Amino acid sequence: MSAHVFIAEDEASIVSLLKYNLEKEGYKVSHSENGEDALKQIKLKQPDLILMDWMLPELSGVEICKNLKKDNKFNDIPVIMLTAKGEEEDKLKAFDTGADDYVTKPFSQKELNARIKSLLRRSKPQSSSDIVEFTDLKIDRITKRVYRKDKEITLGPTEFKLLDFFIKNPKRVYSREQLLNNVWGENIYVESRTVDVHIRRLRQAINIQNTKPLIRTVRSAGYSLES
Amino acid sequence: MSAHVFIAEDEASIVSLLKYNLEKEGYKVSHSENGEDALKQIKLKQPDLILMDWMLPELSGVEICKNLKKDNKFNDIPVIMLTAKGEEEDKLKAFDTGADDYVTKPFSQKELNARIKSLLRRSKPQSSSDIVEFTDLKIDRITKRVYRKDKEITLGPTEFKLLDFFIKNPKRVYSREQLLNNVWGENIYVESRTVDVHIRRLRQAINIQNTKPLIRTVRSAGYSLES
DNA sequence: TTCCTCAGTTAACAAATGATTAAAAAGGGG
DNA sequence: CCCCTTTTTAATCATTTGTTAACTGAGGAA
Repeated sequence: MSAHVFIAEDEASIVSLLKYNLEKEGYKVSHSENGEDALKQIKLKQPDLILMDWMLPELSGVEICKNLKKDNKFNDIPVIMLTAKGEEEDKLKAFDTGADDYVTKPFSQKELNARIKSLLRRSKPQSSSDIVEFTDLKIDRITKRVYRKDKEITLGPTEFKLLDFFIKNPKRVYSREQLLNNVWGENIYVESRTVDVHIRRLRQAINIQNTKPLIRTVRSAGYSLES
Repeated sequence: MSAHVFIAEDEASIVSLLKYNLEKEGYKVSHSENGEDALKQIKLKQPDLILMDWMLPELSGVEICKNLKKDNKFNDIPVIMLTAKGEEEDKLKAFDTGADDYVTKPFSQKELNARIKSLLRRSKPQSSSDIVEFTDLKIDRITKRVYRKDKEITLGPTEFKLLDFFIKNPKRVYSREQLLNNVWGENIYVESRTVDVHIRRLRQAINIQNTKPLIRTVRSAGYSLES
């Protein structure tokens, strides 16, 4: 099953170049040349990855990106920003809007392919199963709900992502570093102590009085989800 | 250590035939003849592979399979569906529920054995090299747990690293110097007596009353891990 | 064999490291 | 601008670590 790449770009020459190359790589490709339409199409088609021009008529790439990242249903579609400007400032702004990667025009097709591959690899396993259970924990990725012993639990977005990550590899110990990379994202810097705080909140939320706590602390190593 | 095969099947004649053959192959075998009980037992015993009848009283094989595949804790136990019907449609349905293989009754024991072997081989390596064993010691680098005779032992970080290092080359004698370099790090200075202290703590943790101690002192040379 | 010496063992403790927690500050969105 | 979530900060708590010093026991010399 090949991945579906969506291109939001108004320069026809670039579109055809990209399309040609991506189809040769075996991806299903569709595109749109104006921002408003792009957003509509993306929500309709739910592609596996988006290549987005920084500047677009009607609705800028930045706007689309922000819009997508706000919506739970689309916020884990990886977005690669394409831009003509190579300035550091824009790069930061791009990441800031939630873009997952950033490529400046003119770009090498080879590099772009590599980045696409890497992002797809990273996001694939997320689509493994929509409902995952581990002992008496159940998490529904579609409705973004979590249950413990069939009772619903409310979690903040970060706690949800954290638990979602833990549940993919229960019992495995992750360092704060690894958690930051996988839950927060590769190019985001926050204090590693922040992880502790979220671990605490997650613990508080999923724990049941007089029961063995589900999250284990491994001193000088990290945390893990235990049964 | 032999693999544990669980049989969920209500026809006694088939069960005894399977049991006889599988035990001859060296597997540990247990079984249940009704669906509800089977599910309970599987969750309890966590076998390495399941042979499951398509139709079962109480809870059908399909249901059990679906149930298991949803739960992270059990979803990589391979399941072989046993069925009387040889129709293609059922075969697809079986795979659809998450079964890993499919055998129609009557089946050749030889073929079944081959399939079991292949599935076990496939599921084993997932957890192999990150778990190291030496005699009755087992150390799991992923979950950061240590076991002696299948009983868990708690170690401090340094003791863990120390044991982890020893187990890479059992029976080899290391000087305090070497231990400091490899466990503590190249450019860290601590008294060499400190090694003794940690050796002691490690010994205390992993030793069993009235048993030959696992760590040998080699006077004026160092220490080694012995069987 | 006895005694002496030296290396290894052990226990106790102080210092350091790492985790938890609460509370304040900083963002972000509606 | 207000509310909610995230992040930072700092105090506190718990565990681990390294050190010291007294103790023990093996092995060699007399």
